[in-house]
Amino acid sequence: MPNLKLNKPTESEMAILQILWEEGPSTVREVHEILSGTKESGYTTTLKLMQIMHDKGMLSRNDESKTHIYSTLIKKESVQKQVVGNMIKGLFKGSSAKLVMHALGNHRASSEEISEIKKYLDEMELTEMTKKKKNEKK
Amino acid sequence: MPNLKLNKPTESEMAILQILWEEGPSTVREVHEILSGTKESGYTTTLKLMQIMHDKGMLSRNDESKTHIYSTLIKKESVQKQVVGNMIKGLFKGSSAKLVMHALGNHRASSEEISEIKKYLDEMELTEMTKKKKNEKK
DNA sequence: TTCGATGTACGAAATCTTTCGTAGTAATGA
DNA sequence: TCATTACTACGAAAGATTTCGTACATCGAA
Repeated sequence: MPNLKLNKPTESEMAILQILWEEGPSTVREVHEILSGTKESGYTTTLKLMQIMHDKGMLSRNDESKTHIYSTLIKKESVQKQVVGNMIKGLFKGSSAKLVMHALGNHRASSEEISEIKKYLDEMELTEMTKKKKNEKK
Repeated sequence: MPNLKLNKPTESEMAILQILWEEGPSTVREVHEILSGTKESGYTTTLKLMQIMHDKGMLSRNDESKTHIYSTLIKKESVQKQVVGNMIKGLFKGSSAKLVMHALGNHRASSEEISEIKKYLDEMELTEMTKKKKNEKK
């Protein structure tokens, strides 16, 4: 039976989750193949890892055919949110702006992306203003 | 003698580094006190952790007086860079813009911060344009 | 049908991290 | 001086994570 408590994924588990997010439902072999690109390790290691993740309730699997197909049950968004949140809290003193500028400074974005971000910021400012107006009216 | 290879800090090590970045050079007692705010654990645990970090070359210490004073040897910036980089690569498909919008979406920034970011983006666009011009001239 | 390739299951070793107990030492004050 | 307190040092247990070997099942081709 699946373990109830949903612990933070370990590092190896993260690697596997990322592959499944990217590739969609996959077999152990497929995941292992990709993993091998980055990291030396045996097939049964990947297998065991994915079995453990399944036990923990992180992955579901379809075992109708001999070769099982695994899918992630963890939402990418929730992990993103958690990781980004921790980072802002721990490494950037709670300032998302600090993180943002750090990220942009070290990982140059294309000019399309830059204008997309600016548009996004404009929207944020707008909704901020309307909120203020509403409050003033009260 | 200090260990040469500089491995990625573990989670407990990160907690200690963050305290030292925040507080500056500190004694084990001081670090432990702060740590205790968040997390139950004995004094000697913190001591041992910091001794290990010292062995690994992550921390330096002044042991002129009986009570040693530890300082971090790891640059906050380098860890920020590393962590942000991994995150962009692994969780945001290499797009810093994705991370940026995610961060802003979940951790609202003040309007001062927003305009600071916009200024920053303008500058980025400018340097981007001058670069292009130079290339055209060639 | 037999062999080899490809799977799963799973125990247990190896490794890494965290935690703590105990021993010993210097400083402090009664 | 002697007890108490606050330290460091460090081995070793406890816990967590990762790795792998081995056993066994299934499938398909010779």
